[in-house]
Amino acid sequence: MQEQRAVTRSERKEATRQAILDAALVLSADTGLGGLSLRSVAKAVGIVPTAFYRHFASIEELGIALVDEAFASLRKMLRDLRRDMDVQRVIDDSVAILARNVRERRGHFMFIARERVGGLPAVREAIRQELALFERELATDVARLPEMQPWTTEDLRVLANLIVGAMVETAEAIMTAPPGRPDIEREVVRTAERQLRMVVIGAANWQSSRDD
Amino acid sequence: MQEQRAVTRSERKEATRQAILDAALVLSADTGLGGLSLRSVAKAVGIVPTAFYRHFASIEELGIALVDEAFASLRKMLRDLRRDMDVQRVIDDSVAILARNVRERRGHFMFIARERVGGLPAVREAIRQELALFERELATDVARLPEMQPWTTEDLRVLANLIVGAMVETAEAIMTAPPGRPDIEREVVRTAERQLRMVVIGAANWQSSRDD
DNA sequence: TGTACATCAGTGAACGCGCGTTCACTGATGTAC
DNA sequence: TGTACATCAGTGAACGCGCGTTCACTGATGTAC
Repeated sequence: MQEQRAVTRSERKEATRQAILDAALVLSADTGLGGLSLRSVAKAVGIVPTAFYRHFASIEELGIALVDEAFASLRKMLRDLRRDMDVQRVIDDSVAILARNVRERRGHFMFIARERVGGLPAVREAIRQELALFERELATDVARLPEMQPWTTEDLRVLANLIVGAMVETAEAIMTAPPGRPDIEREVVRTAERQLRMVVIGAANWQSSRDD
Repeated sequence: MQEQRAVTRSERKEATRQAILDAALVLSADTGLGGLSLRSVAKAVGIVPTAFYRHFASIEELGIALVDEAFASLRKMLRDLRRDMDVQRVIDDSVAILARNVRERRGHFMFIARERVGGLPAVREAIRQELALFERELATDVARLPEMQPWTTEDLRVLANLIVGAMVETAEAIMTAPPGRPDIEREVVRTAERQLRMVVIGAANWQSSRDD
């Protein structure tokens, strides 16, 4: 019954690294990344505190790795959005996809929402850069729509910023709702849909060549 | 030259309490309220750590006092907004007043923005309640405008939520800009003005009696 | 106004605790021959 | 395939430090008479 377990050393190391990332995501929900101790992470993972240094030089470095991981989730979401792009149902679909992703990747979304404003400076900066990139990608997507042709690049940026802002707010509202209350989440989703409709109606009636 | 200093004990106590609040606002900018130590606050104020307990039972209680103080600032801002309400210039004026208040009360705005998402649960809850109240007040103000008469209460709430969200985003963007860079702040202000205009145009073309 | 006592904001010593970080180490896995 | 050595993920003891909290206290301010 002796089984040949072909688990290499580097595979084990990678597994431990991932366990550290997972534990940090869960534990930082209570305290924020800044309040997270290296020792508590090590304890949750089941390694001795000093072994942490084999994977990250500091909690801050771990935080930046978490930013990368979380934005991989967000990019996946953006791909879903692009694939399902249907001019008629774009709003309802977008909000539904957002809600689904927030539910599935709750930890990642909470991490970004929290550290975006309150995090360690280096982590905060990493998130800002990723969000700015995300916003530009959205602006590029929106720019492809035929009715957006007369818009200036600047106005597209402003619109994308407004939409991303509303989406961040919505994600935060969904996260704030207790997990076991689909009725509250549905209400948040309905609010977000109406808000996006207002914004889209505003955009449709917007003349890019204004006085300012 | 012996001067009669009519400083009562309770006045001295109040002065110390205020010094604690001021120091906490400054110190928490680095670490968040959760990362703030009672001892560092006491040190900054110039009292011994145990004297802290004469004023607050815990850092959390201090945080809730800071929420109260910060929202007193926000309410003052809302009064300014109401006084200057001019249908023509309402957008530019609103954004200008917001920008001025963020500059003058930077500490309070940063505190709220940070603790709203990442703070201690009790502090977070206090902020959510205040923001919800703030939103209802805005909805009431907007409801007074003649062109808003056909709107449902629900749609007014959704609109107020959208506007407050955009304002929170704008305040955060102004705070993020380095204090010595008025050009960046001006750019943020211009973006906010355009976004509010898009939202207002959307609202103007919105029919409250929709299918949903 | 003067005295005797009460109040209480702030003091200072002491405690046990979890923290990040150092260091020399162990022993399983990997590699060169 | 077998052996000898290198690598390196994880160990465990030790350190000095800042933390929140307790406790008995001090002495200026306040109050009752």
